[in-house]
Amino acid sequence: MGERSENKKQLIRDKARELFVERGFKDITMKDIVEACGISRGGLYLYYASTAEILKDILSIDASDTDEALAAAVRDNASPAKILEVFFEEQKKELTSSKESLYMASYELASRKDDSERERLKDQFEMAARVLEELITSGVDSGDFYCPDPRSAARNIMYAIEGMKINSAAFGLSEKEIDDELAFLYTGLFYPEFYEEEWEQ
Amino acid sequence: MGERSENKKQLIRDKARELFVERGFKDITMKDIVEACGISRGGLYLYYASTAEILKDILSIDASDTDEALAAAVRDNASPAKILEVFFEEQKKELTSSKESLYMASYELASRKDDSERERLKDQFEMAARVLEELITSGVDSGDFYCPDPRSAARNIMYAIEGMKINSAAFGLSEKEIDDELAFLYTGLFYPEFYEEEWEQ
Amino acid sequence: MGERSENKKQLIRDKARELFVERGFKDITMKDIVEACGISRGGLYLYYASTAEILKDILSIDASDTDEALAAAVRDNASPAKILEVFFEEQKKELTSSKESLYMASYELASRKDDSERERLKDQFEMAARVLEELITSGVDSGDFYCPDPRSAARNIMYAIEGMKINSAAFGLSEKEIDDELAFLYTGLFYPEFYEEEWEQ
Amino acid sequence: MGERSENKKQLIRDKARELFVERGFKDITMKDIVEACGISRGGLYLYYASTAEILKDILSIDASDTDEALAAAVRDNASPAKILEVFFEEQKKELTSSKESLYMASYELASRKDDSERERLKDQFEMAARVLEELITSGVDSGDFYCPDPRSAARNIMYAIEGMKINSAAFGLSEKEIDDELAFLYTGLFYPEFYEEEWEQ
DNA sequence: CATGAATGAGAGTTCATTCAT
DNA sequence: GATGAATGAACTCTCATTCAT
Repeated sequence: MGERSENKKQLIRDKARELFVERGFKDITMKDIVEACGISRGGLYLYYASTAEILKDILSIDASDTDEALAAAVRDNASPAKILEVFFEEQKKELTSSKESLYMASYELASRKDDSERERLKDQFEMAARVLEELITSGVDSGDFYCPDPRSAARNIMYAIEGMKINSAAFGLSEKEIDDELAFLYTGLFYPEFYEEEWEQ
Repeated sequence: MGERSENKKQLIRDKARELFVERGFKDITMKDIVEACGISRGGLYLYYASTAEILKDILSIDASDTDEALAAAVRDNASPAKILEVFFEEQKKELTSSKESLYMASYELASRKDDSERERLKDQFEMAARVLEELITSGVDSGDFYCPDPRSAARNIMYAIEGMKINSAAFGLSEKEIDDELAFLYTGLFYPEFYEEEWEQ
Repeated sequence: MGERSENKKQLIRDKARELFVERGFKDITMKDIVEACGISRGGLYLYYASTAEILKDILSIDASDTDEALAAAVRDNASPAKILEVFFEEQKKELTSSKESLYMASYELASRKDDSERERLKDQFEMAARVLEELITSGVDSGDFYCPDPRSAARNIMYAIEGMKINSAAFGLSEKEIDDELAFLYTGLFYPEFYEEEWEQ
Repeated sequence: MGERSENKKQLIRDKARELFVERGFKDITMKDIVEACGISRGGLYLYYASTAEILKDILSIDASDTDEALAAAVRDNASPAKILEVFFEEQKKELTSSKESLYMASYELASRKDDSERERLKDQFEMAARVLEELITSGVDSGDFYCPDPRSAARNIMYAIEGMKINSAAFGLSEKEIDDELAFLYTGLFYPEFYEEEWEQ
């Protein structure tokens, strides 16, 4: 498959993404995609055999891209606090652009009884939770963070972000709502000096 | 609409619920429901005009039922801590039975661009968040809870539960995972005596 | 399935038969049949799921009908010679009307690798061959026929008729060709008195 | 058309033959053949415009080959009995290898209303029947055979072989079944000395 | 109220055929 | 000669929806 072919696949993914973002996974038909791309009915089948195949391809390419910023921070030997900052920035980017998000589509894909996408989603969640936990642990070790239970904290953060994503996809969240919650999660990891002050009175 | 009619609608809702739980919203057809109910094709249309109408009816009836336990606790003038306990128990029930949940179906319904379901979902979330916030606030006032920011805490709880629900629906969560996170959320609202001890050294 | 339904199925079989006779099995599409019947696209599927199903139904109904004349002759305790006469008359009828025959269509159906129709055709051939053999044997016993090897004679008759049928279906046989061959087969079963005369000179 | 071209056509015929033998004529597509040959989609059209054209080419080349053994026997001035033996041997070869036969495919091709293949098949049958008739006649003249009606005998043999071929292609015949019938046809052409003996008692 | 036959729109999919390279 | 991407026609099959009974 040559460069031309890859360009065509890219076109298909781009147009299909718009449709998936707009209307989720299950409502999109091969015909919709054909029409969005301005190609022929049979032409689409030269590249993808089903809408599921297209969405999976999009998601797996996205997945490779997503972690890039974080990976860069890690490569730079940034401090845990810095890396966490990057992590939250990435999440905010995703959440605020979630009018363009594939979140619902990907969950619809996963909800199909027989689909391997379930596995992928679970793995992705577990991986992210574990990375976050390690990050917090190393932040605790370095004295940057206060956190008596990194595992629970990490998973709480993941669940909350997951919850925001679905809400964002389903009915929208204002930037303020997103900021407030992310700030709450972020600052929760630092020493609660205010307690000290309060108690010391 | 007579009693007989209402019985028939109930039958339709019951059978349709099973289908929605099993396969989400968008994959279910009027034909599926007709077959599940063992009624005639035309017969279904005497009661419901579309699968969306059926699901909305189910969801709105569920909504009336759901808050019953909580409302009872409030009616009994239970303490905020007690009411919160009931709230978390209800959430756990929902989460552990989520193989039978309409969660995905309801989000699929909401993901349709033109649907009023979006509004309903948002309202429901906001309402729950506000109730929870008030509960926490009153708990802080009564000295039961420690919480410097009830609004953020309430929303964090809501997001995290939302995140667990979607994960649970998409790929399943173990009872332990659910318990751990709910405990984390619940105990986070109580006085962190351990801080005191630590600081006082 | 009521009487109305059966009428509709009959209509479908009648129209489909014309098409199968005309163009064989594999060239006929559900669409062709729909158009020939003047019914709606989806309507046909209420009665038959595939062209193969339609053809099989036609063939099995035909099979019930076909043996009727023969069975009647047997019921009447006719002599073997009489029954054989009926048999050949039936064959001639089939062969001369073979512009309306499903012969090719049925072989096309059977030629599909996975089809149970193969079994049916083989069984039908074997059954007919065995009946014919018994008939000849009983004719020999009764002194009507001369035949040193009823089994081979029976099978030879079957093969020859089979060969005429396929030729008839593929490129047509004149009535004379049919008569000549049937006469050859038929008279071959009687005493060759002429030999006697010849040899005795 | 150069040698290279002829090689390519040969390749196409070889691969297409396998497909036709396996699945008959009508089920084979240009795409199937392209894939079996490992050539390009457009490439096939440089040589053949349709599956019918390919099959006709195969059949006509086969036809030239087929009669070679017989022709050789004739060239050698073999006796009618010898030539007939060769003829039956050839038929047996064809019948026993009929898993690799184009018989069904060729009849499917002929069953298409407008096709000249019908003509070819008829001509081929008539030609063979006439040759066989002449052979028998000359055998009678030479005293090798006994046959009061060479024309009918020849056609009977042809029909029976035709019948075996179609049965063989449709549902298979055992080697014994083939041998028995061929022996029946063959020995039927010789003097029935046994009659003599019987009568002379 | 209830039935289920009937319709027809529309999605999926496959291929013969063409054509620029 | 050869390639294979592209097109578009054709076919299969499914359902939402209607309507006569």
